[in-house]
Amino acid sequence: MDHPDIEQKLGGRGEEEQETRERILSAARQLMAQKGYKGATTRKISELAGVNEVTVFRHFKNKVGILTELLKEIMDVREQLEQGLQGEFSDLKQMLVSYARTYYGLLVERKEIFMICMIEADNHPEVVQMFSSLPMTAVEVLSNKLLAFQEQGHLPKVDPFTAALMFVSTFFYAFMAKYRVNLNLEMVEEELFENASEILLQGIKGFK
Amino acid sequence: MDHPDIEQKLGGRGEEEQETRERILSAARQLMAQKGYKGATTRKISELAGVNEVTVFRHFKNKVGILTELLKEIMDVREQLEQGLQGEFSDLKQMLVSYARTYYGLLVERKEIFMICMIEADNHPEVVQMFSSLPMTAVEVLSNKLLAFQEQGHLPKVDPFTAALMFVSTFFYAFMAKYRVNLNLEMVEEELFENASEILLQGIKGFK
DNA sequence: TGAAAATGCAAGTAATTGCTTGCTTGGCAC
DNA sequence: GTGCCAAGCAAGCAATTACTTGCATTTTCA
Repeated sequence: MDHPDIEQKLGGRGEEEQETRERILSAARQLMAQKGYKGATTRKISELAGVNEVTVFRHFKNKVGILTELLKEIMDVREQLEQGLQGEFSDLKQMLVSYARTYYGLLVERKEIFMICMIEADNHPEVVQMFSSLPMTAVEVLSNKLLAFQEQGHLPKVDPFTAALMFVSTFFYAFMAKYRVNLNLEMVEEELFENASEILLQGIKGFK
Repeated sequence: MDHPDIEQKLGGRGEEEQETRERILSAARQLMAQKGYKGATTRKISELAGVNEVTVFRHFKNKVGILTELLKEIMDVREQLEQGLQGEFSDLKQMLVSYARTYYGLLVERKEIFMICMIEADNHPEVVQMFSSLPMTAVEVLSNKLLAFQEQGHLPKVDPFTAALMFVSTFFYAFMAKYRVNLNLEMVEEELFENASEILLQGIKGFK
């Protein structure tokens, strides 16, 4: 009765007709990201979803049920990041730019969920468990890659962790500024990827 | 009647006897940073402060009154950052390390308020107004300094904004990881300041 | 067409929350 | 002592919130 997994249905109406369950999730995602878990009341969620409040509880056992469902959407982040590093790159810089794109893309693509995690970081056990390992994932993945480069002798003896941390946090910060504080960076993202990659490689002193 | 600015009184008891008003603010600061504005109920605040709930409303007009009071604590950030750059530095690296220390120190010192701002970023007009300009302040201040160095010919033509962004966000990320997600970085802060400064200057390729 | 499933609607419930009121108590200053 | 002021205590209030129940209505689909 809860959510009977029938997915082939929207053939009838074309676009507008979105599954009720999806509409609820979508509304909750948006509201929780903006107002936090508590601020996203079940009433507001149902209104935004355009359904009756009871319908929400017909689809989800309770409010945390919605949250846990949403959190599943970032379970595969590590996998995605590692996959993005699979291909061959012409040089180190291209790899960095590509990694930046992948990482920033992931953040933007699932901005609401990341926001919810930030906001509710230590309120809900569900979030804690899911989120606690996440911030360092992107750093670790890149750090490991850099370490591999080092061991192949392609890179001098820097601390790869610090380097990865600097790189990753740059885009996280840019992401937060843009999507949480609504600040525009006066810079196209792609340009930032390039610049940051170059600086990480050459340093600000090493430019011609 | 509200808060009559009598400050000379704690001479009687010595340490333990903290002003009621301060205890309330302190409790609110802690709770709002952890649970958010909504999660920090006036009941919980009063309990943590060890006072009766009515006392809270005797000291503050209402709940937002507490919030606005707390927010005043980060009004002087730009000033503090600029002040930290006043002195003379033996070289660029020392300046960067010093800036990192100042910035990270500010974050830690007022961690609760920064957390509150992060969490409530677009819920309360008070926070919006106070916080909207803040994330880029630390970047701007450093960016300007780097630009000055460039104009004196002491630095090649890199984009100083990107450089400043990378540097600042590194410590912001480290701060968030440690104090919001309770992750330890496996690294002493001072070491991070050093490493990050060197990488920013030399890049990861430029090491001996 | 007809049964089953999904949704709407009305109403309600127990708990929480921000905030108020009226009154008492206790300490300090004069 | 007397008066004042801060704080405690008990009680309550109106609004909100998560969630339920019962029933009517619509939609789906075989």
